[in-house]
Amino acid sequence: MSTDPFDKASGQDWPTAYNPKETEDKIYQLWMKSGFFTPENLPGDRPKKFITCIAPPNITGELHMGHALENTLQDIIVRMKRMQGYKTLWIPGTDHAGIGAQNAVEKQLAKEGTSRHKLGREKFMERMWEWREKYGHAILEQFKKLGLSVDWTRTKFTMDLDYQKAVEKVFHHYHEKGWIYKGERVVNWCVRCATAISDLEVNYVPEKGKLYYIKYGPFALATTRPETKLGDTALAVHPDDSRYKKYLDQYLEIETTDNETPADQPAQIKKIKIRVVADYSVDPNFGTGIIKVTPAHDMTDFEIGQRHDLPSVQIIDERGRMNENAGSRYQGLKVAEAREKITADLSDLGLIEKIEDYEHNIGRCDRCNSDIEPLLSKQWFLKMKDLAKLAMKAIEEKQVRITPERWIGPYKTWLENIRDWNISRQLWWGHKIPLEGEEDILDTWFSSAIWPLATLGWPDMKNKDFQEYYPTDFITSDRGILFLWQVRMIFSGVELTSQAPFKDMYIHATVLTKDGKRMSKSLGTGVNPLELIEKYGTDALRFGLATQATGLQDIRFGEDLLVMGKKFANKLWNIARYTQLKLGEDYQLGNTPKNEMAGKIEEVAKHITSQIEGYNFAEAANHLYKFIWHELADKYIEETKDKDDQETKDTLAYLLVTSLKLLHPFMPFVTEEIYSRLPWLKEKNLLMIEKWPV
RNA sequence: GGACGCUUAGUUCAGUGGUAGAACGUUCGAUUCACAUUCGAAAGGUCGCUGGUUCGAUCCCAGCAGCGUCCACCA
Repeated sequence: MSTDPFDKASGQDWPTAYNPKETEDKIYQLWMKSGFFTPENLPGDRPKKFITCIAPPNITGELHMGHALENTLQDIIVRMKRMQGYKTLWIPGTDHAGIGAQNAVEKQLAKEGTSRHKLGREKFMERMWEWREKYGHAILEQFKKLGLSVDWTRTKFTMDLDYQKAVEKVFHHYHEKGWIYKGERVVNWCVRCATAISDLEVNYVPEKGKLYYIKYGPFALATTRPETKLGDTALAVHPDDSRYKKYLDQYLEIETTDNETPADQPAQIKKIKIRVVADYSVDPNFGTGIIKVTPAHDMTDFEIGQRHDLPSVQIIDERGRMNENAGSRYQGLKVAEAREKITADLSDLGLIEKIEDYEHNIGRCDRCNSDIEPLLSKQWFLKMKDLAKLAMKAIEEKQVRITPERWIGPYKTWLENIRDWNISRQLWWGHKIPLEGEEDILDTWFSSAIWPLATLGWPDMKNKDFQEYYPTDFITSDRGILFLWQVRMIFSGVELTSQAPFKDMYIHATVLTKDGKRMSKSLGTGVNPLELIEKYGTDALRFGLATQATGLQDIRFGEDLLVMGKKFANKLWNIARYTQLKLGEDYQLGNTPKNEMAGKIEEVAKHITSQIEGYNFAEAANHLYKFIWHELADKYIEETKDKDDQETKDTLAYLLVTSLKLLHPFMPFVTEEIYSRLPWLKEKNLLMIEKWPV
């Protein structure tokens, strides 16, 4: 039916517009079927290897722009390396995401009018595994939409049986070294999640509160949390503060509210004795320069307590309510209620000097946004001193190279100020602490920390994969998890295998909204990459992101980029279509041309290669765009339209094929599709394994 | 409080020690010839502010301002 000469020349239907929807899934299936994502299946002798480490997405996750950017960049490098003749391996997988996944299922249960406690542990765990079956692989399916060339035969989950064994091995390793201990410390306690969380999982948000000046014997002191006064075991001042020198190490008698007066009766005075200690952590310029010390409910106060051997009195329980130590008058009240009640009592007793408006930072749970209650709690800790040294050395000796280099500073600063890692969580979903009689779960990052090892068969160091593919060459991620994940992978790798788990670590840009705000589903500022793929095609998304990925500047995401990408894919399609017509049905590929245009594209190829190797994705993408559109299409094709000689044809063919190869890492689908349509290429492979033109 | 990054056309961003570029948008023109997801052309910027170095600064240095991010968390 078609009389289109293009169809005739190419031997197949070749519409005037590129249609990603008809191409992408089909091409991905072709790649899967080829087996070339698995390094052992790659043709030829490949002495050089290139292994990349993925950031496994959470099973709670949905593809977001960060994933799209991160994995696109990684895929660009992997695809180029594969074409350069490297034996390439990139393992996909998912993370069980302890607290995040548990919260997701708990939310679901709440909708059903039940809870994990009502279900019981066993039933709840069944629900967790159901969740993981249903949603766990959904995000990996979405990675296929992105065109990622990952080895699906090696897909890993952080709670696979072998992975669990690896985690246990790590725990025992540290335990035997004496680096793991159980200690009572003030930890960040999420009242809603009912678990301790790490410092890194606390977000501090500014909030308008009050600063209460409370009379304490001979002086007044300022606090934002009058209710914690029930747990005070000392007062503290700066050692050099002359105002309070005469009170140092004295026990002062002060008047306060009697916490045993029944709640329905007016407040009454009680006299207590309290010690004044000198501590350098006190800022003499805050408030009146004297502070109350509540070792059980404040990190700093806990440390002061340790230094001065102060008792700790816990007055708030794990549900965020005042406990028996708070006295019968306040017991059972929520923290906020207790604050109100005690303020009223103090006021009635004339013990409040003044109340000021005060803006300060309140800790919130990163996962559920509830207030954090610092609580004294028994937790497992991992000593960080030696591990931090290893991580420091790895960077200083360039076992791991960080790009851009400006991240070296924050990396070191973090290690210099590191505290022991609280590795226990009061959750049900995750890796159990592998000791007799222990009920707690390990922090999800404890298992993430060994991802590059465990995915390659560690702790079996004789394992073929481990032998051949460890350590990996390259990892890229967002700066947001530099400390949560990257640093921990580095010291884990060095400690457990004597080798850093990757050689190059690239911190990529963060995708922001057009207004420069963080993209977040909960804020409603997120953009769904799948919808963009639906609208513009994967290649357009990938190319659009790549053209903005400078590594220095965050990306303010607008769809303009994708419009450009989509047009470019179509332009390429039509350049190929034109070339096909020009060459005609009977074209036989001649010699590789040696002329100006051939020279030019060879220069382009060199430039692109070095730019990708230096992680200048934007420069590489833009340069390619400019050459293909404005040199090849606008100039060369226009100028040779009336020519019909063999050299012109050979040059066109050469330019097209070389362009397809160079563009393949950025736009894998359209390039592969076009490549498959060129009948004059004999003995061709899939483009994804053709030889890189440098 | 500490650190880092950014500030260039209407918008999103490149870029260079010798008075600036792209994409998208806008305006005008073209159309049986690969592509209207096109082609040609145009308009549009005292390169955040103030000083300094320099023959010369958008680019180097200092200070300031605004925006953003990370770390700390001061009660």
